Amino acid sequence: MKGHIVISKATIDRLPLYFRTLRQAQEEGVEIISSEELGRRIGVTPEQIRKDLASFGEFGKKGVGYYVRELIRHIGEILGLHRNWNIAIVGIGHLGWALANYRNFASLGFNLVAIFDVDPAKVGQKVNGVQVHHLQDLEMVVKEIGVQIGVITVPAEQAQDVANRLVAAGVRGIWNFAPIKVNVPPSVRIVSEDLSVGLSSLSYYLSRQLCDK
Amino acid sequence: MKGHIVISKATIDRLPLYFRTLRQAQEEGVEIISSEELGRRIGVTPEQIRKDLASFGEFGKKGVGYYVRELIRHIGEILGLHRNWNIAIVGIGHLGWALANYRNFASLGFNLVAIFDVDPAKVGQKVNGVQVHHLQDLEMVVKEIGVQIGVITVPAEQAQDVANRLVAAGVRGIWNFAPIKVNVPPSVRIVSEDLSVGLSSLSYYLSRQLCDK
DNA sequence: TAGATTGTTAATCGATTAACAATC
DNA sequence: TAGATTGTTAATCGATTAACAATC
Repeated sequence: MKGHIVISKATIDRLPLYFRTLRQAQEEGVEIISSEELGRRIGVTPEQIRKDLASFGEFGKKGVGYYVRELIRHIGEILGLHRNWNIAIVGIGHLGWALANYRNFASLGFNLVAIFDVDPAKVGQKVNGVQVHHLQDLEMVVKEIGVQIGVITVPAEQAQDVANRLVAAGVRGIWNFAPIKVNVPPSVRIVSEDLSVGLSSLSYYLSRQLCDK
Repeated sequence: MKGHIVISKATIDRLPLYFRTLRQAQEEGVEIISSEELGRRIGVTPEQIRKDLASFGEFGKKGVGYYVRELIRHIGEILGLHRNWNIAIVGIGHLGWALANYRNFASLGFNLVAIFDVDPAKVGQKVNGVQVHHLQDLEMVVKEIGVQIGVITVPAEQAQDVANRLVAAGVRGIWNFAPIKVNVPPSVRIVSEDLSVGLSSLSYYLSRQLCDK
């Protein structure tokens, strides 16, 4: 384990792919997998996979490959998925609703423990078994339940304010879906998903194809 | 315009951010913006922005900055957003529902023209004013309406089959949300969104923070 | 042992940052 | 003109690819 060497962001972003693909292989009954085969399934070179994994330890067996079960456990621990994070969704519109019902999160070890909104029709209801609280109770509930990660699915105009309140209430990470830059203190991690980026880049490449003809 | 120079993927992925931020600035009444100010709003260095933009042409005025209106038009054309792409969503579960109701897409020039599902309770209904067709009519409808981009929001097991059918029906791009690798012929562009990556990487960094203390 | 596959070092490639001349 | 800011070239940094020794 090379503790204080900085791992590249690109490597970290590939780990969840390894994790997911290994679990799919495991379900198929695969017990040992080579970097070659794993790479084929993901669309990444075997060298890349070996290099990524080697920066955390020696998980494979030379001449054999990787034991799927073991590797899943290792990657899970590297990603901290064994910690069972408590997450809360702020803003239960269409996207918040979709995320609240997304089964994959639970299987990754994330517990949805609270939902917040301002709509009186939604407050007091349950979504996927989880209580919807009024936004004004955010600080209280976050502290009481011990929410570590806040998910922002409110409109862009309210995103910064919600982030400020989440941070003040003590969350340590924010997963932002609002299409705007959200600033947080350096002690808080923020990851933003921007759905328009993927679609726009698709548009870019399709336009080029047309021109090239 | 440097037509045949290959632009880095990183640059393409930043253009939508520039586009969005410029439109926000425009709404605030900003008419001229410097790379310094634009960079501050996005969280990117001014040099980066100038370099990205310069690979497509000379859009700025030395000593002055960029005319917001003009730059928006230029970036929009580079990204092909002026083409008004027809998109179709396959699988109207929670996520498909959220995407079908996402207003930002329309504002980027994407027209949702069809939705597909297998659930008899949904087929025949309208979502956000758009007809839900049965999956078995996919080929017919895609050809008839002229869908260029297919959005896959079905479970992982069905994703590859849906992709095959979309490709056979003539779509030129696929935006995939199923958590699995989907293979398409090289003539078709595919962009995959993997929501578990962002959340898992957040988990990684939060775990590290704990250890570092 | 021979064949296979890892882990690691070196070489290459690509992207970002820094510096500055051009010019509005 | 002087100040400001772009566009571009050169330098640095980081990530990927290639090659191969180690070893199961």
